[in-house]
Amino acid sequence: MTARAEATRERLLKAAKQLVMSKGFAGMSIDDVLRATDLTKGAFFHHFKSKADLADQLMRWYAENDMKMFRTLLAEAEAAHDDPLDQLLKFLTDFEAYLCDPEHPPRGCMYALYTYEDDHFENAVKDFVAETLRTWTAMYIRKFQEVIDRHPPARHVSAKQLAEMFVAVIEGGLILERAHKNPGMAARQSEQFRSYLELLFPSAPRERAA
Amino acid sequence: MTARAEATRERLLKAAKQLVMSKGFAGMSIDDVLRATDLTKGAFFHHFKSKADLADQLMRWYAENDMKMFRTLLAEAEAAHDDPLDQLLKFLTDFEAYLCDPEHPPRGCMYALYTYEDDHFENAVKDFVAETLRTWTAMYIRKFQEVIDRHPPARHVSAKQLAEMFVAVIEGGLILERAHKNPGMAARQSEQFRSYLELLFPSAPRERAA
DNA sequence: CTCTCCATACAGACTGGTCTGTATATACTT
DNA sequence: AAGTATATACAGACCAGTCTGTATGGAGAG
Repeated sequence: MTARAEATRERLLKAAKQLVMSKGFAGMSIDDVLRATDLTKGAFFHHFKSKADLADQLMRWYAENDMKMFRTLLAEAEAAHDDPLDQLLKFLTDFEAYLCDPEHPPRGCMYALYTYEDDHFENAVKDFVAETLRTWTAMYIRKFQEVIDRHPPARHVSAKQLAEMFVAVIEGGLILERAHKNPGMAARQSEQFRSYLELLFPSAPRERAA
Repeated sequence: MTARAEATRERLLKAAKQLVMSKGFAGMSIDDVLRATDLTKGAFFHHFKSKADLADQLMRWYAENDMKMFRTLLAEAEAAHDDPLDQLLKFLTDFEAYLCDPEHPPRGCMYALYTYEDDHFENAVKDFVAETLRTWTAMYIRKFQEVIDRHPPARHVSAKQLAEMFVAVIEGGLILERAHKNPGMAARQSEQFRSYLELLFPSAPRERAA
């Protein structure tokens, strides 16, 4: 694949992402994507062998970018602090900043979207979404476990519960954000979640207050 | 509208609800609904003047049933306890039971679904969804305010924040539930939220422990 | 009580248009 | 020249919505 072809593929994927986020996958037609990119059927079917294939590739592409971003945020947080709780709280605040950044306006989560259109996707795609969410969650579980090991929680709680709650809170926040056309609601949910963590782990070091 | 006609209308709405929940609105065709109900175009267009009209009526019908359920749960909780926190906790546990009830299998929330298909709906419908969510949230805000007034929270928090967090947690839980095909994840989120509440309001009466 | 008449409720063929996907031609690159 | 990348034209399925027609139930007249 030449550089030009790769660029075309990206253009198609980017446009598809935007459209999917606002109309859903079934609601988006291939022609919509072509209109948005000023390309034609030939280009599309050269890169994707069907609309279902687009669904698949789009999700993989999205997940890859998404995951990269999260890993970066986490790595930065780990570099900045020693204590896992400090790391986590920095990660959360950085993530909140990202959520509020007007640079990234297609607010919403494509996993959630695919999940709500279920029947239209092949099992491979659905499994991939589930798998990705699992990986995502696992990342948080590891970190929460470190926190729990270091700081006795004020109330019995498992790393898995906390990890899942964080994912849920963000997904839910994004829905509220969309429904109310009120950017920032997802970030507020993350804040609220931090509040919960601070109650759970009162013995944490004060370094992060600085 | 005769009783028979009303029954037909309900049949159409029920089938549409099921289908929408599994394929999304754009992904569902009118013919899908007709196949599911063994009715015909004539019947459909007698009751709905267009597919958009179905979207509208379906949402209103759904919201009505939904709201009725929540109001009932809340009323029961208020009848069972004097303390607002006890009422709230009972409401949450009852709601968790409902979420786990295999009788109600179309897991998911239609507000979330509509939200993620945005562009396909008229403003009237979108506004209605936002309005309904607002009403829903307002119900919780009132109750949380009573709790805060009675029990000093361990950490500053507003009733609105808590209400929105609950809605977010449930919406997010439903997404996880769908993605992982794991019923019960939404209920577990509600549990986790209760855990937060119990940390927030440690001075609560012990009545609820009984 | 019963016959007539009409509104309501539904059936199902049909239309115009949109959708995905294919076939083929053309341009670019090396 | 050869393979890759994109354009264009088109086939055929499907979809929302329309139109004409039919069954049914109830109100009013006799």
